[in-house]
Amino acid sequence: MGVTRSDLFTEKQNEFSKIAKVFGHPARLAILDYLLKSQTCICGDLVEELGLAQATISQHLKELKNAEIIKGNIEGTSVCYCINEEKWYELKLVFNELFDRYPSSNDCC
Amino acid sequence: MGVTRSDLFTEKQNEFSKIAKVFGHPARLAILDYLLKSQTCICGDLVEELGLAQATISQHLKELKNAEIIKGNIEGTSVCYCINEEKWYELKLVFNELFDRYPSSNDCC
DNA sequence: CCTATTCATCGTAATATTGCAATATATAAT
DNA sequence: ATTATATATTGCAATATTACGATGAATAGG
Repeated sequence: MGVTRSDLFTEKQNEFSKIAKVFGHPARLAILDYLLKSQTCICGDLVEELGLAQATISQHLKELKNAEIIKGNIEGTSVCYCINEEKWYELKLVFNELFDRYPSSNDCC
Repeated sequence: MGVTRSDLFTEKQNEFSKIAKVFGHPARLAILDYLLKSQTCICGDLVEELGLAQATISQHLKELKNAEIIKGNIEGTSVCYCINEEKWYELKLVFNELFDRYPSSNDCC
């Protein structure tokens, strides 16, 4: 009980849901917003910017990195994060693929 | 502890994450896949189709309905679900709006 | 070597999500 | 009215997520 039954669904459904879940937290969106906006790629400024504890930010960054949505680069004692452009374009395609499968117009709703 | 700090984020970030979260479960994607594919709008066939318990399907349908991604129509003893076309197009726009904010090319990653 | 800085990780508490059996509700058919 | 069918809701148990303090690891600068 309580465990997502991944075995019941397609690879695609499982993969897509995993990505969508990463976008499913406002802190991670805030991080992406910041990275999209900032010229330079920002590291720990996110901590003051967002108002969450450093450990929490680090955790969210990790999830974004696991999903390959962002990349991190060590620069001395700090880490420089930025959006993974290739993945970003890929995600755009993947989401469009979903939303372009328009619902068949029907008469019952 | 453990509560998402919605107060720290923008309305937009909170709203978007809420929608993304709905797409963040494979069962809900499977339901959408089925509704997108089926000519008629399907009701409880989802239960046999997906292999989850009826109560579980019902719960996922509720979340999709709360997010206004699908609509339900009572037809006798059964309920006919289908995708909310207007919302669907709106979601397409909202997601594109995000992905069209291309990352500024940078030199550190 | 010592210290400060930056970030990651660990441990843990609070809360949310998932899944299901059991039960409730509502309509249809007899 | 009674029964059958379809869906929703309730009440849990299992698991996942979120947040944070404390601690660890790595580097820069003295």
